[in-house]
Amino acid sequence: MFEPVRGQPDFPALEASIAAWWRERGTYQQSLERRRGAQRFVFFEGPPTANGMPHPGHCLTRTIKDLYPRYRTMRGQYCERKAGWDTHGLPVEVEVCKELGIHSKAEIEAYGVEPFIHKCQESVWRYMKEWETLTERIGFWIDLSKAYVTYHQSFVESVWWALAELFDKGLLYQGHKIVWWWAQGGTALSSGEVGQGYKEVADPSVFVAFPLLDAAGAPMNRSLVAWTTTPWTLPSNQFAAVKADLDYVVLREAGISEGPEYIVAEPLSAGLAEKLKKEFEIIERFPGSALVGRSYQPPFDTFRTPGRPEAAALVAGGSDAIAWRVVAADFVTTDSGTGIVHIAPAFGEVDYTVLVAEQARFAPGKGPTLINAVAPDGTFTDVFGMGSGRFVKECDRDITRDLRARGLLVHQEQYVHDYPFCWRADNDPLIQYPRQSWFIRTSQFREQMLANNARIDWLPEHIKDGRFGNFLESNVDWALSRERYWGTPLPIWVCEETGQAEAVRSYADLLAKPGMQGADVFTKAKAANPDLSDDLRVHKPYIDAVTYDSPFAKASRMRRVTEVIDCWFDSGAMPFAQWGWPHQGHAEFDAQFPADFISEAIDQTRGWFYSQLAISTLLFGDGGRPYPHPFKTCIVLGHMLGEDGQKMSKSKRNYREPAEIFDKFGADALRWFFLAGQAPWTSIRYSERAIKESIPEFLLRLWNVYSFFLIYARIDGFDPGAVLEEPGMLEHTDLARARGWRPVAARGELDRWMLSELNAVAAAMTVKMDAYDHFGAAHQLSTLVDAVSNWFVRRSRDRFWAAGKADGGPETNQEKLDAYWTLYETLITIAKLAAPFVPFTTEAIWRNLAGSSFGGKVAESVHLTDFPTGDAALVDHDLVRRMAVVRDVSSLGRAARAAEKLKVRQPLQKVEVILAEPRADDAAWLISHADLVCDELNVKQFEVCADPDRYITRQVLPDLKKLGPKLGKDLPKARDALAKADAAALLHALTVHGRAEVSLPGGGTAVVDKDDVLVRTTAKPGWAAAESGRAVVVIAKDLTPELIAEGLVREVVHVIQTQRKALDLDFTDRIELVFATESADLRTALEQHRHYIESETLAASVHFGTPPAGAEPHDIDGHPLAISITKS
RNA sequence: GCGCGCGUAGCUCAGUUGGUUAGAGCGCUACCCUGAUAAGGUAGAGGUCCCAAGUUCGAAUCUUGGCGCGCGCACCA
Repeated sequence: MFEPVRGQPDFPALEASIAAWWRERGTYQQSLERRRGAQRFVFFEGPPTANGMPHPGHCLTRTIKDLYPRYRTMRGQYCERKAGWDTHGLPVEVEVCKELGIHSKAEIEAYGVEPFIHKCQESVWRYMKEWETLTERIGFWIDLSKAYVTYHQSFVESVWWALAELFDKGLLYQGHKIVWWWAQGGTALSSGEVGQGYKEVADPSVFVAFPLLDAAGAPMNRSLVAWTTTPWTLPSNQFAAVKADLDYVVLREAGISEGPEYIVAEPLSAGLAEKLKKEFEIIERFPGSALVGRSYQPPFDTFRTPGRPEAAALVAGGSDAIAWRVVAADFVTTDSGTGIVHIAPAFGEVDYTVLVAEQARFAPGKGPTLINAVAPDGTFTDVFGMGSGRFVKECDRDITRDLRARGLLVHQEQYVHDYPFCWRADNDPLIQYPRQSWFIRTSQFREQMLANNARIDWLPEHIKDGRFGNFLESNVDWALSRERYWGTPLPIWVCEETGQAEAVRSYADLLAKPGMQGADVFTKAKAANPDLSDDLRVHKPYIDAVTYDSPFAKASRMRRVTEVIDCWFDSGAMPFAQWGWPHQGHAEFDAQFPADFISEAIDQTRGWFYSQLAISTLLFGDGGRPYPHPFKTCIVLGHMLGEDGQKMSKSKRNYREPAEIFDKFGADALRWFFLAGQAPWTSIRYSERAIKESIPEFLLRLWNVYSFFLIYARIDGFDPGAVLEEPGMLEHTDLARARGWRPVAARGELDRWMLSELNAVAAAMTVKMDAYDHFGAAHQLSTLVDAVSNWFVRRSRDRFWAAGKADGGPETNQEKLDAYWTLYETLITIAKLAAPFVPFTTEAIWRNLAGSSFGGKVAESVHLTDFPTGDAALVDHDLVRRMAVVRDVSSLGRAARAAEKLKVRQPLQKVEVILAEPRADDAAWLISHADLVCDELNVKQFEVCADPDRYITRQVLPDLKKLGPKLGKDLPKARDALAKADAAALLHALTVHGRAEVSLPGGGTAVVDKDDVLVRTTAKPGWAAAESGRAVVVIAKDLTPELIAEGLVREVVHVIQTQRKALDLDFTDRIELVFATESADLRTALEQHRHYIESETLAASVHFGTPPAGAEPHDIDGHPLAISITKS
């Protein structure tokens, strides 16, 4: 027997008990066990950072990540779900620094790298509990106990293997490049990290005069005007660049013959004049090429000795000034500035290329060397005394002031632009800085990455060629190394003497190196502190202590480089590193690569999506592994925004903690909100109201049907377990074995209709879910539940309330039993269909409907059943269509009434329907359902109209979709012709001949087939009618005295029922009624229908007279009535 | 600046390869039900489909150009 349930379920409490039960029963493990050996569905968990709090956005990701594996498992696939945690990197270090109250690298070193690393490792798990709680609470089934962790030795060693592969192939190299440099943190950042830190800021924008030098090396009155937004780079100026084929002009303030002369690009001269609010005259004009080679005086003599420029020999013969000379460069544009570009090779990528090109012109060793007045910590060195020891950006003001004092500042203003800051310390501006750094040659694999990408199924599709494709197109080499502490150490050991390097693939390889020393540093530390994690042996500082004999030079040692790597490489390596492959885990890797499905939010395009694709393409691209890898399908989720449509942020408090949502509304409500609310890639606005509303919209509606079923099943003794010995999976064929079960064909029409809808929806949902369209599938499901609740249950009430039992005993009412079986099968099937979406609620329903009745004979969890794919044999398409017509007719009838202000309580004589597409059998079918329609619409009589022309006009319309291609430009004419034609004659011709000829206005004819036209039926004015595409419904609005009387009575009954409720009467309580009215009509009506009133209101007696004082006066359609109600 | 996405009812969003009367949920109004009941149901009102031009017999849908919002990119010296 089923357990009773509350009508008002407490979903959060229900979910908590289900979650506990899953844990206790190991239901997830069971679901895997059931599919062992089946075709795999491979899922990769993109590792969340274990060092931050989860927010509602993570709930979305985790819901999607749960949905498809659950679905595929129910569909028969084996889907292991291995959790993972991202544990390395800057976020962790920054957090630890905050805790220690320190910021700079020097402070970390002073604190000690060893204790710092320990702190990092401890800090990683700070929010672990929150994450695990969230994961379980939202119903994300994933194996947390076997989670991969990026700092674990096995993971690190896999990454080492990957890096060694790249190194051996020459794809991992050290380069001297201009990188985005986080000075306070002392490390370079990858383009991905830089991209996350752009902020709009106002920087000083200065126009600076670079006086040209005369032959003697003395500054002239004529200056180049250069523009920069980074004044602090001026002390390191090395060249000035112009565009050779661009026109330059010499400007002088009008009317001041001795005034200073400024050289700027001609197209920008007017702009400069405007800024300076001065009138200039052009005193000379020449192409940029005329300036090339000229020497100038740099703004600061940081690196220069004043006087005649120092020159050196060129490769091509002759000589040239080494620096502070005008060069030609193509990248000079007239978009902004002056057309003269200040070149400081230390602080700009293009600037650096100028230096490299210049160096090539000079004899080896004679050319310009890089000049740089800034130390790695972002402060000026002593060579620039004015700013020595101060952070460069803080010196902008002093530099500008100094330039002005020396008459070199032409103009100054504020310039608003986006500038990168450190993504983890967002008050630290990044600077471009020359640095030795390790790079992966990803740009060499651009084509392969694009080819791989082309085979991936992206959802939404535009990611492929849009955002992600573009990102790949503009690929630059991956700046891999970080001069930091908490990360995977770069496994490269360098010969002290020769500088030659080699990569190490595993810790064991390292220990086996000849002359290995230093491994004992960790052993000793461990002995002193037994709690020390063994995984730290492959981390700084311990790993740095390990050295070995150089194979490159005798008596020389190999020492590890100091860097760790970008933590994005860790996560990108997870497809193999999660198994420790290739050092171990071969079977797992072979079976679990590539992934069928991954999903993360859009911000991972440049993050995890890219790091995975890049690493996989570089490592496995040539290995004959067919693209795509390492993932085949990727759902890119939109970002979740706060309540105000802005980015979620803790400081704005525009969202709630997930735990709060779960406690208030429950996980299923949130899941349904995510899955059914919008396409997953639209950016979704956090809305407490919307989450709340997702409960009545789906969960509560389903629950109400379920609860309705339970109430009556218990009353009538319907218990499948008592009549079915082998329940199997409670599929249709299983239920067929039950005693008292009748084949669907033998059941009533409503039952056949319900099962048709059920199976049609199951089939449609399967198609959609296979195509990763859960949004569409959820819509189907929602419509189905609506059909059960609002049509099947409503129209079946009579059967459930009819006399007799449903227990298979002698009192059994077979039609009632049919209704139970139909509703039971429907609910059981819906539980399965909805299980991947709302796993908790469906589990509760399953455990009662299946578990309570069958005990251990049936799967104990809905998640251990097969997903219903729909039985086509049970779908009666004609019936589905016709039932839709009945529902439509009912709606139209109500609409017609509403238009005439004839409330449903007022009975009417007749309703007539005209079908737009007259199919003889549909009409007959409809007529046979007259009772149903009469009941729904409260009318006495229902007919399919015999004389439609009385009420409606028919119009023959072209089916544009079909005729358009046929007729082309003649279409409008044909449409006019059809509109003017005699519809009846036309229809006749079409019916008889299957085609008709219409003459077009302006000559010519067109032949239309029966299938080329549609018939629109329109109600004639003057009738109480409503129309849809399917039918016109006309109601008789004339009221007879009898009908009016009935209407009055129903009105009175309604008033009494409302009173009963107001009096808080139980629905079994009987009452005494006393009426008093001065209206003879009303009194007559009431007396006439006394019996009806008694039965409807459970009145033991009805009297007319003087009701006791306090009886409420009512107005019944204009008739006064006082009613007294007393409990018998 | 370049790129991607979005712009549809008061709100949140659907809208399939261009096709006739552009939909849903919520909210609102009216009504119904009162044996699922602090629920449930039905109907109605509400739309310059951001603007403009173009392609087409026909555009919410395709093209181009604007405007607005979000995001991404980065030689902005």
